[in-house]
Amino acid sequence: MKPAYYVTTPIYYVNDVPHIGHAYTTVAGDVLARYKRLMGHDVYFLTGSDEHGQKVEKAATTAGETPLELADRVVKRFQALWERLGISNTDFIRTTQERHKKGVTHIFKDIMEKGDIYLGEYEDWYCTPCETFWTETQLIEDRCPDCNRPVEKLKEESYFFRMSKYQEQLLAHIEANPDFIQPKSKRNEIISFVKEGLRDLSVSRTTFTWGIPVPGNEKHIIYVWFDALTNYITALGYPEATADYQRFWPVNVHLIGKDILRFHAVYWPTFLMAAGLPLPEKVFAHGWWTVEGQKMSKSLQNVVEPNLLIDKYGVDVVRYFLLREVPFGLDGDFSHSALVQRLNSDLANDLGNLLSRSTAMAVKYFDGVLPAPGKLSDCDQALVGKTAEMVTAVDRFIDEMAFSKALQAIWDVVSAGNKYIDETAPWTLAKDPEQKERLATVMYCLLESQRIVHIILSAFMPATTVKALASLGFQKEYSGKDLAWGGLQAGTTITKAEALFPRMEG
RNA sequence: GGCAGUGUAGCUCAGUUGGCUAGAGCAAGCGACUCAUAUUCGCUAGGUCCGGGGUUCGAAUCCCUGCACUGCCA
Repeated sequence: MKPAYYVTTPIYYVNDVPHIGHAYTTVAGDVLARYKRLMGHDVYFLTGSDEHGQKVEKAATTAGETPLELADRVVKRFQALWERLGISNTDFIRTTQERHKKGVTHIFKDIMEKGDIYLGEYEDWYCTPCETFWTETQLIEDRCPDCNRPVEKLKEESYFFRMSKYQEQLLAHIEANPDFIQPKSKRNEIISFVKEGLRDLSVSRTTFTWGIPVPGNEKHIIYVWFDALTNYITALGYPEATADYQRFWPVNVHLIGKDILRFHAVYWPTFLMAAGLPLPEKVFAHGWWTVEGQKMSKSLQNVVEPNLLIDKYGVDVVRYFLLREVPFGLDGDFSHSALVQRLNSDLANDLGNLLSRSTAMAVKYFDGVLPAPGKLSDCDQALVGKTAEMVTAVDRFIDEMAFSKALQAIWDVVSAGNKYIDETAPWTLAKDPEQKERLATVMYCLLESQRIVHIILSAFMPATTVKALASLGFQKEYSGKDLAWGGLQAGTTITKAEALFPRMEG
């Protein structure tokens, strides 16, 4: 039986406009999903939308529509973007779907019955204009820290989750599982946060109605994060013990942005503990993108619209840039000049040109019919070896979520290919009929190495792989087994590749 | 204010348990080739490894201190 692999992105809030940050997480998830599928895993790749809450309710009212109408309208923007980005998700969950509401209601009720959700009172300082609650300590000179206006003490009935009860259990789990929260810097932050003490968490609101009601007390709406986080199991069919649920839970990795780490590394695991369910294997918080050196913000109007990037540069260029430019987990800067630099240098000059010069020679020297290799020389063996090492290295880097390093490892082979041509100088061999067999061997090694490169690159740049393999005459369905040397058959038709990535003016 | 972390070539960064002349990619300069998307290949960086002090035969790597920046919490 195939091993199972479950990867998720957060569900995106329908009140947001899709930007580069959403695309980043989702592309990363897609690379994992495609890579694991390639390696023979049975993959469940989940993304979706978070559609409840006060902001959506309000935005809908302003727009003169129902919240669901708004969600229906906006969710299409996300789905259309994922389609364009080549995202291969197996499911798309919306928190307004019945399957989700059913599961949330169930787990809430279950925890309540076990005694870890109780009715209490929420007492805090409320700033009416900002519609925000503040704790005593957050106030600045007894005024709202945001607008500096006076606040009033407000008491509200609320359900609480007994999060404090799980402090030690959570801490023990984090310490026993060094990879549970990544990267390490974020893990440290969570450890110190938990050590400072967990308070019980308010998990219901009465100030709005757009959400899932608390079972048995409908004037309370379940807190949006409790609602949203549960998507990771409701998508699999929870509370039913469906085949998917049994196969895929616990999840291999939740990919998230660093801004929502606490919800995933503290709230969610303790909810699961209370419900008696297994914890995620890994929560990985990636960094933020700045844009041309500045923080992305609506007021600066510098929000990068992924659709425009795709229009301008192409899907695979965008996917490549996002994962290559910055180590996953660190912040990075998006700029057009950096993207064009990557495009010209890595994609056009190195990768694209290598295929183009290689296939051109195969056509020129062998009429496009791949010759069988003869005996391999040391330098051929070196290329074979490098290619094989790369496959091993990529596997390791992918498991570490080190996408950038995985791509660098692949580029080591691309670079080795370019050097190999220089060392073997096929144009010289071609002038001497006696060297025909040597030339055949060189051409074979050169093209075979690239076949493997492009198959492994299918996780990152699926559209490019299709083109590259077509010109290499490798048209069959492929899998991880095809990452082994020797897949290209003599006699295969090689056609000169079009420029995979035309250069652009910077 | 508390805790954690960062500061290495023009830029982005690697530098394991302290040890040969401190590395990579990109950018820049020079040279070579011509199969290729004017692409590729080779050579060239003499950088106070943030400042100061200390430990050591020896520190970018350990300790102390100062400065700058970042994150989490308050």
